[in-house]
Amino acid sequence: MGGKISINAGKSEILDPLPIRAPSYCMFVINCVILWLFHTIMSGNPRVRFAPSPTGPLHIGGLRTALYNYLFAKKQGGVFILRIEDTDQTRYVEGAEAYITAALNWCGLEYQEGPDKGGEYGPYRQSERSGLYREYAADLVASGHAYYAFDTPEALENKRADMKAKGIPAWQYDHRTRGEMDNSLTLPDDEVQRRLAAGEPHVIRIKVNPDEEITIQDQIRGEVKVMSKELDDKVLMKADGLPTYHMANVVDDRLMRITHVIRGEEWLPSTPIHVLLYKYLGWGDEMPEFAHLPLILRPDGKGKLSKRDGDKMGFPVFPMDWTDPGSGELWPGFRETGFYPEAFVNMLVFLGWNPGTEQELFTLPELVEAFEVDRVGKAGARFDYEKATWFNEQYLRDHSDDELAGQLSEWLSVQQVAAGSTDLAAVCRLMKERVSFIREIYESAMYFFETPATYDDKTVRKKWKGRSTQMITELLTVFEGLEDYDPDSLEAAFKQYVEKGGYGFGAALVSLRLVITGVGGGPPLFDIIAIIGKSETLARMKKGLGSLPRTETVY
RNA sequence: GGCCCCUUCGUCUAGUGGUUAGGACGUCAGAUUUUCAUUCUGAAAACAGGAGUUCGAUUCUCCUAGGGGCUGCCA
Repeated sequence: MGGKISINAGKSEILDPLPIRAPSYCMFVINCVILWLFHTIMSGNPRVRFAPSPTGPLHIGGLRTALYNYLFAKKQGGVFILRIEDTDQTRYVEGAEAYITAALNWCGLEYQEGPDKGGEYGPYRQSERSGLYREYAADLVASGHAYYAFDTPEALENKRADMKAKGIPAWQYDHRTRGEMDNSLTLPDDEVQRRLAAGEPHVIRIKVNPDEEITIQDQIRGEVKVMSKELDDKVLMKADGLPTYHMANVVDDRLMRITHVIRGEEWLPSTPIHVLLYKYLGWGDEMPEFAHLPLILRPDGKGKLSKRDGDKMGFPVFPMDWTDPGSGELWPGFRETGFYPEAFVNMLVFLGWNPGTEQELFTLPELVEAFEVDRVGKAGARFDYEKATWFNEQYLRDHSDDELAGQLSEWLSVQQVAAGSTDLAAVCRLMKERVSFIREIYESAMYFFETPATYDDKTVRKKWKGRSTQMITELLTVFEGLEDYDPDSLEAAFKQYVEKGGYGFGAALVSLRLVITGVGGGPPLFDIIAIIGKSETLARMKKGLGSLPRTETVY
């Protein structure tokens, strides 16, 4: 690397945070101490990055990767970095980056360095770093580890088709085939120079040395060995001058001093290429540690979870709502479905990791404390929406009635439902053990807010019979004369009436519940009546008598 | 096809060379509850298969099967 510093002065600034310029022995010693301190601090302070591509909304798999990176960094007192990998201009989606940062923010995954926060290793958008990659790619060509290739995409496609026709389905651009292709290895030097000077479209490919056994030390999978002769000469720089993932990733991870690469398992097959790149670039000794996370699978286990799956199976796969800027299509998010970010994160962390104890509910700080990469599993985890719901239920019940009332009030105003003078805290107290989401309080108990418009068919059929009409008629008088509308007084009055009239308590109660709420189940009825109040109660009884069929008195 | 990864109840998982293989979600049953729900109690439910190593394998090794990923000038 010494040679590199003099050649690439610009790069050396980034590469050597504390360049040693020792005019005296004293300065030398001081510098050594500083360097030692620096290394000590660095070795105890990992730097990890979450590096999504802004090609659409982040889905839960990506978010879990971010979460694990975050937890790992925080646990070790390290730095969590957001880097935007926007090197594919054709797939760039407007708003995707904003969505990514908003999603991280919603989940409480704060990063210390990123495109909108800056940091000493910026810029953090790859599209703003393109000059960097070109330099390193040129170095690679100069050192013989990469070469220019002029084969057009069409030519490659034809080649593949040809080979397939000849019974070779797995043709790849590699050490066996590069000699018959249109590149700087096969073309005479002057021809290559002429083409480059003429601006002929070309890519730069890595020249994989076929005689190596590459060993990846993976924190989750252990040792993974791959023979380099199986690898293909991956494109490093595309014809548009931008790097591919492989090139950009390795260069940036090095320049940003990334110590641990924690990413999805889909990257495991290309990790040998990355290892080779580190070596070819002269960074073999500074390679980060790798940890490849298991994938999140579809609930039916058929493949990894993709954005269409949620749609088909009726649950969100995105943290927040996303409207596709092209099609206008709306993709539902966990947030809008009613999930608390805490519950969402808690659910997510357990998809592939566990603390080894029986504790299931964790706050983010608790997760930071408990998280260990060693405890991340190897096998893909199927996403289970029922369990996700259960987590939300737990968090919902953890809130006080007043907190819940505030959330309900907010939701009601968004839905433009007038709560009037309804005691929302009381409603929440009665409903919190019966729902998984705030919205369900309204959805399953609209009767707190409005007079029932319809009456549940099944309940009417099964319970609205015998002396129901007569009973409600008589009860109307009883309730009209009642002054105290608290649950106890109501219940006492009701009991007294029921006993006197010889009604069955349970049956009578269901009939009353039906006219008051329109449904057959719910919280204790007299608590409901106490909340909706006298005039509304009487009105509903009258309406019920008018709307429901008259039942015959049967003995 | 090739390469790589993976495999404990339906699902998420704990676990150890000798365990009644533990927990959670879900399911079912019972109790409590004026209904629904909650809560409580209980039940059913797993080491993919085959060899080998070993006194003994769910645990270690190999093979097979199954699943997944990658195989783009996408990431």
